[in-house]
Amino acid sequence: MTTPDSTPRRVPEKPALEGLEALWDARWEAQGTYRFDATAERAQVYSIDTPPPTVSGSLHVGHVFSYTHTDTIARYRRMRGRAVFYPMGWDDNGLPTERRVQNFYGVRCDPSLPYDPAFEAPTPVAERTKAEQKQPAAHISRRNFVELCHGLTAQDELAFEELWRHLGLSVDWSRTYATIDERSQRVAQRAFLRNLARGEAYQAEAPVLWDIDFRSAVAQAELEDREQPGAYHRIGFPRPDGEAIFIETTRPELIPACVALVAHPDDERYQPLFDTSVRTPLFGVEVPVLPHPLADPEKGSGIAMICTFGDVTDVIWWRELDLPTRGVLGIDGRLLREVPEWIPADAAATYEELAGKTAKQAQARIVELLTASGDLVGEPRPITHPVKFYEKGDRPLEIVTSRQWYIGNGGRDDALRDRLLARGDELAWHPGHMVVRYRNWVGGLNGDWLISRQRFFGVPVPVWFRLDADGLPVYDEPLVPSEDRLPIDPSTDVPDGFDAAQRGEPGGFVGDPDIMDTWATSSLTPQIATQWEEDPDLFARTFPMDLRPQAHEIIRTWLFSTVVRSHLEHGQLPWANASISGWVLDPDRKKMSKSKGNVVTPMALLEQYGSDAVRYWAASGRPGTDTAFDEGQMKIGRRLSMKVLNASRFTLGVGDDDAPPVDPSDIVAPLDRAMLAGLAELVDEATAAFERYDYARALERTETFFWAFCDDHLELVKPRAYDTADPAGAASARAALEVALSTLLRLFAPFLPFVTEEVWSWWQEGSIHLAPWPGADELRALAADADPLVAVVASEVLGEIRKAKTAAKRSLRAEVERVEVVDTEVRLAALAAAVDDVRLSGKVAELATAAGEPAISVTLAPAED
RNA sequence: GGGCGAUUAGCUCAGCUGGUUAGAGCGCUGCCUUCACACGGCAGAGGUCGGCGGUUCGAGUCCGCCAUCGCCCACCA
Repeated sequence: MTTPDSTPRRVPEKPALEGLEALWDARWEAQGTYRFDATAERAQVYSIDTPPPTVSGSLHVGHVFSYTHTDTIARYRRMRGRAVFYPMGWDDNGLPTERRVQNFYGVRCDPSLPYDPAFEAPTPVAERTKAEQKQPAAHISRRNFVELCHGLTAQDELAFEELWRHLGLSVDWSRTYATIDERSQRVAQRAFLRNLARGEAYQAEAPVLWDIDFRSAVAQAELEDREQPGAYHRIGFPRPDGEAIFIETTRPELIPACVALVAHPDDERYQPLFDTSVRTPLFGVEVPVLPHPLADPEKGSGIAMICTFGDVTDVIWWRELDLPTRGVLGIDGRLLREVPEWIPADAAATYEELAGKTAKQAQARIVELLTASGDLVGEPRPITHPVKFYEKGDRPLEIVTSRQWYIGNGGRDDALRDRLLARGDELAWHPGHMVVRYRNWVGGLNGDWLISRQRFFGVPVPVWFRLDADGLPVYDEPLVPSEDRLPIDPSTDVPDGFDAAQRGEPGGFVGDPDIMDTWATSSLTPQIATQWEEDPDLFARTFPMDLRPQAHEIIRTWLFSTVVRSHLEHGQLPWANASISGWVLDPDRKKMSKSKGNVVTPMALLEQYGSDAVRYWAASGRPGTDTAFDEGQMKIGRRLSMKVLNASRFTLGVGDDDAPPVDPSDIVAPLDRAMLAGLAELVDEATAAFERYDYARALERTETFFWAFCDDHLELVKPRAYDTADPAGAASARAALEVALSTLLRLFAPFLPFVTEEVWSWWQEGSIHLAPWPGADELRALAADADPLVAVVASEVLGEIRKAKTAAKRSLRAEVERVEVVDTEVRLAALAAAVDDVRLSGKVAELATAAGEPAISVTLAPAED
């Protein structure tokens, strides 16, 4: 807090914000300011599970917003003396990258093609001629495709790092990872193999939600409902006696997949029919009529057709009523080309009318057929209803039966569900109400976590299957590699005890063709970042981590899946705290998104307003609260940054160059001590706010104090600080100003890292970001029990004097003849302690006081012409 | 259908465990070219704190109901 005599002051004549980002980023990098001290004890470490941003696009203001929140917390903890472990990851694994590479290079992955070692990255589509752009996409092998993915993400990651550095994230850039890099693949495969060994991971042949465009299974967490137009078709199912039962369906094309009709057990209309049978129209397949409580008497005609599978309710009925599987939709979303065996021979021709058609085409055709046969009653009745989509998909999901990998997540195991719910309660959420989203999600799970995907760019499922004498895979006993072989790719690597020539041969083996879902890897970011099983020393010092910062919409995916993996592998939470950021909204309160075409590029904002100013806007958004994108707040942030520069220049420049250096022991004036007493209260408040992860409040309180400090305290002490006739008073003023400046800069440092570092460098050694967080006790010692009321009353009286001058349209330098303050004894006593400062600052000739009903009168001196 | 959050000046938001005339910034109006700051300073106008009840000596602050907005979840016949 003291000024070392050896440090010369270097206060610039005309300080500026321009260029601070590049200057300080380079020095922080050169000096290793944010390097993690890997020798620190666990209790001293603060480790952060940074969200790895998806690299398949560009960063937007929402990223700037939430990453700034985390950075303020990292900087606060660092100043509190913690060794902050703050790595950066890149999420380059998975479908988004595949899509970006497909579009960027105009290529398609064809896993049946052999690897071409001579293949070179094609000219990006955007740089091609019009004629070239019309060429069809080139088909390339899986390995060539994966290489293109790696190359493009590497470029993107450089651009991301540049933005983060410009924004001033105090990340340790020597510790980065990518979710597709070798280390991440090892962690993902190792964790999977351990899940498998413990029976937590398993395969099952079961109905899955299937995206027909991506040709891949989709997990519950990746679903979203979209309102879609549809129509109820009223269709008769004939009973043996010839009378028809009418159902209403939106999916008439699934009639060939019908396995039963279902009604509510209490529904008197249908009770007599239970356990009788009906025949499907057109196809004449006999199906039973069954009771089930899930059937809603209010919906449609109150009796439903169960198909395998039209929707997830069908899956429940199918499972609980033990119905046969009669799937007709293929993985391409078209009706199977072969006539299914359960269709009677005399209906085969009817089925062939539909074979090979998409669901939509088949629906149109079957409606014609039903109309012709008279089974369709009346016109289809249009409705709008929610339909499940893959969140990244364009067409409704279908349900097909296939073999997939799952990890138990409590969706089918109440005991595990309860333990995971307890983990959610164990975690400290900021803000606290976010735990509700976790409880909602875990409580509502209806199946295990489907982790396999039929895609290319991802971590392969690390198993092979033996082929029997007929060349069919033996799924029950997967062949697994030893952990020291990881990572492996079963499509090129060979299981122990086999040789490459046996691949695909009867008695040989075959690799599992699937990759794991992105979340199956990113659910392990704590283990990846802390180098689980790879660097036991680092792991012991950093895991479980202290903080998971993230946005609220991925609580159900990223946060939950990370808790699942850590619970299963380590039997504990992966982190102690979760801080949840809100979204950046348009001024019209909609979530900002690229598709709406309203995204401003972050770099342009940083350059226009300065990084500190943009950070100020971001840090003003309270934890968990959606915040409007507001350039006005950035202007205010810029003004604040400028004020910090100028007020600091004044504070450090008071007095002539020959004036003796000041020392905190010089602080004797009551007003100076009162100011420091108020500052101590601010430090307490800001510290308490940061301890509860409320960075926004810490900023707001500091900012309020700082403006009052500039407007009132600086003005009140300015004359005394320059007063050569009062060396003790001047020294007190200057010493107190310096203490206050040092304190305020450190309180601002987490928010405005560039301008505070710049000012700090004018007269202090080392980085402000490694300086200790201010302590209220030291300030109280310097304040020596001073009453903060002194500063309050002095500011109020000065304010009244200013008001009188403004009202008279006079300059603030105008002379005042007389001021009379009537107030309580207590407040007058406080004023008396600073009366000379008030008189000098207000240019008041005579200041009189009297006890009584509070009032202040100001008499200006006559204006000189 | 269930849940969470929000609703305070024209705009963006504070107001922490209930306590004197409800705050800030932007915008608006006026003034001041003050020796840190014109990327400035000082001041002013502007609000029945979404509505209705309730608890309390006292409610923007606690409770209930309602309304509007946003989000999350839900089995979509």
